[in-house]
Amino acid sequence: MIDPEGPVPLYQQLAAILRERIRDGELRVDRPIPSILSLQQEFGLARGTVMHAVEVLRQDGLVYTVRGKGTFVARR
Amino acid sequence: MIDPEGPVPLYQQLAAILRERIRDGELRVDRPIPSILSLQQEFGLARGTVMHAVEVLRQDGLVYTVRGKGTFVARR
DNA sequence: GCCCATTTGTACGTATGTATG
DNA sequence: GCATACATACGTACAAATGGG
Repeated sequence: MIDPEGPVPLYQQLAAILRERIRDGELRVDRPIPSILSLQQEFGLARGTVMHAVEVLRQDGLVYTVRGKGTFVARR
Repeated sequence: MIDPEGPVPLYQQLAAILRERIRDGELRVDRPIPSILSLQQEFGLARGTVMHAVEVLRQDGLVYTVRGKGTFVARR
């Protein structure tokens, strides 16, 4: 999971975990990834930290976000 | 009323106000408390902040919510 | 059954303040 | 000073349930 003691920033650790889940097909194209709130609860992180991780994935083109609906795995 | 400058979070201040109104019988059992929108307007708060306050009361067992209808004072 | 207003629920975007290293 | 992280707060948008006409 996530190691709060380690040297890697938490938002980067979370981004890496989500990247894996996408690569492994656990999160599928055009299907939503878990919401900010549920990720927040699942990993015990603050909202801003989760947002930060999702922003990273968005900049990587791995996901796209529809406001008011959710964040989805991008086709590529 | 509510003190935006004070150290107490706004949602906690609002929760305290509603708790008083219930305790004082101003809001009665099985009668609805004001809607999110009207509380929002009455206190000049954002929707999320009001929702947060109501969640607190719900967890305290002071109110129960029926989606699409409203939030009501619990019997106890 | 259908539209519409009201109300709650969920979700994202952004901003600010505080604390830590 | 800066990056990271948390908590709070505002604003907006979409979804679901209720009830009236």
